[in-house]
Amino acid sequence: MNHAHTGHTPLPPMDHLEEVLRSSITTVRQLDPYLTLLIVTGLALRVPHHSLRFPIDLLSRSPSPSSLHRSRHLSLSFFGPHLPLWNHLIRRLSSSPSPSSSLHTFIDMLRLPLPPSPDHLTFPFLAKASSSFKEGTQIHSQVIRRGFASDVFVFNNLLHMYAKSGSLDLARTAFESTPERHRNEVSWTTIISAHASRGELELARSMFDRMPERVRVGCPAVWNAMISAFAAHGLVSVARKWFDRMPGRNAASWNTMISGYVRAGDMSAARGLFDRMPEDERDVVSWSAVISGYVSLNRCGDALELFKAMQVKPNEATLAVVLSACARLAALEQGRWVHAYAERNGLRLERDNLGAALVDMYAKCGSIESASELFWRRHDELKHSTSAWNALITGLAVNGRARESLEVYERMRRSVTARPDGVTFLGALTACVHCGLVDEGRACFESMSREYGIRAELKHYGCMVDLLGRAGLLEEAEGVVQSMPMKPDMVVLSALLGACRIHRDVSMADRLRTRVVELDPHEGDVCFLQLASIYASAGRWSDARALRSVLERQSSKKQPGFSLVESGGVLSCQMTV
DNA sequence: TACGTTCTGT
Repeated sequence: MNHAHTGHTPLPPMDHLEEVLRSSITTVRQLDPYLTLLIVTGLALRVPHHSLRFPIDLLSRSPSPSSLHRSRHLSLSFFGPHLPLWNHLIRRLSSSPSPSSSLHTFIDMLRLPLPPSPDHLTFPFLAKASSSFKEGTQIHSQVIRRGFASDVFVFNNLLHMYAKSGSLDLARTAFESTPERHRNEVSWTTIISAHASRGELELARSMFDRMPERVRVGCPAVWNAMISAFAAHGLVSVARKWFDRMPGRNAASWNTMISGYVRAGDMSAARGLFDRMPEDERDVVSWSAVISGYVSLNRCGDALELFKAMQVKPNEATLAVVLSACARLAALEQGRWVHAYAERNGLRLERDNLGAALVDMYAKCGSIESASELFWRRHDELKHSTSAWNALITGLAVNGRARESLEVYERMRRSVTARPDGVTFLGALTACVHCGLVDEGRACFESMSREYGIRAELKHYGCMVDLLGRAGLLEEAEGVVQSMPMKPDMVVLSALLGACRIHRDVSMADRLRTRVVELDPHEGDVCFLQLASIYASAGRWSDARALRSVLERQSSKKQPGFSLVESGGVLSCQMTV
């Protein structure tokens, strides 16, 4: 059969349809002609049911309303009473960008003229899709009405659903009113870890003690949950006792304990445990945990060294941490290597902020060109990532390309794929400060709360004060300080004092003095010096002297400190008092 | 015709 003259895509043999589709189609757009063909010819009614699973898989990965509409059309027209297909769609939607459409699909199914009966596979997916208390109780009542309350898989998913939506009391009521023969180790782990991770350690502990022997010795997950919770609440030594006592330690147990030490900032204990961990059990999580521990203590060299010695394949999360080490060390070559590795191994830029970490690394290493090039070249993957946008906006702002930074910021505002957050506005405000763009800065600051409902933080106020002060708008800058809901810090006050000095506004400096006094002594010193210099240049010598003597008295009580100073590639040691 | 839940890292 020759379709060329009609302009139709030739249809593959029916029994190979799914195979052909899966191997040749990767985007929703490519799917369109096949979908149209299936629908308008009614062929969808004649193909084997499982052939409809592929279009569903593809459509449910896309968040667009038209994709949802298409999958709804497919299901309502062609699924009929075939439960496996409905379950498949409900499952895919439950972990899609729009989980609520999973519940809508369930309702669609029940409203069919001859509706299939939901089964033990339907409800776990619905529970996973549910996000609110109200939806949750509705699903629960359906479960009871249809007789699945004693199915342990369904039950566990209901527990998880309640715990996730914050209704821990309901989860616990359901748990306690269910006989032990309808519960298993997953039920125990779910309920105990939900309480433990909320800090209800006593309650978690008492439930742990009530567990049947078979769960206590046979389920490391429940031990791991307790260990994790102890460590998260500052009880790392208690966590360690449990770790030492537990039977059947698995990789997750070691990883939990290692991250417990990392969280407590105890890298020598973390590294010690990592070294003691059986080598063949060390997985990507173990390695990443220690590497990220080094980075969090700013021991970036150690982080990179361990990364080089890594014995398992790194994933997106690992590389994101390693890239932040590269950024801090300005290690561009290493960063490029990581980038190449990620490309070579098909790692996903949209996962675990890997894309944002790459953009940030390039920007912090001064290679803003590469940052920008990467962001736009991989825009399809990165346009959903607020932190990737932020990395570019901030990177451009601090690399002297403020105009471009603001263009990207405007473009992000117009985009429907990502929503600006506090960091976005900080980046845009930084750009405004660099360029002295007062009107743009005001508009930016204003729209942050008005359009996006984001509360300004200290740093945003700091930018505004800096921007206005440099432009000589001292009154307005002082107004910002007065309107701040929090106490101004050294950065804010010294920005304004700097402006006072340049514009010789001694009376404003006088007014700010009471604020400077409220600062911590260490931070206050900087501002006192600025004040003294303002008084001196205004000829108020006695005021200047008085301030300096206050400073000297304070500093005589302090221990001398040392700092390393790099100059011309040579490190020297400087004493500071 | 299908098939799943809990604990560990960023």
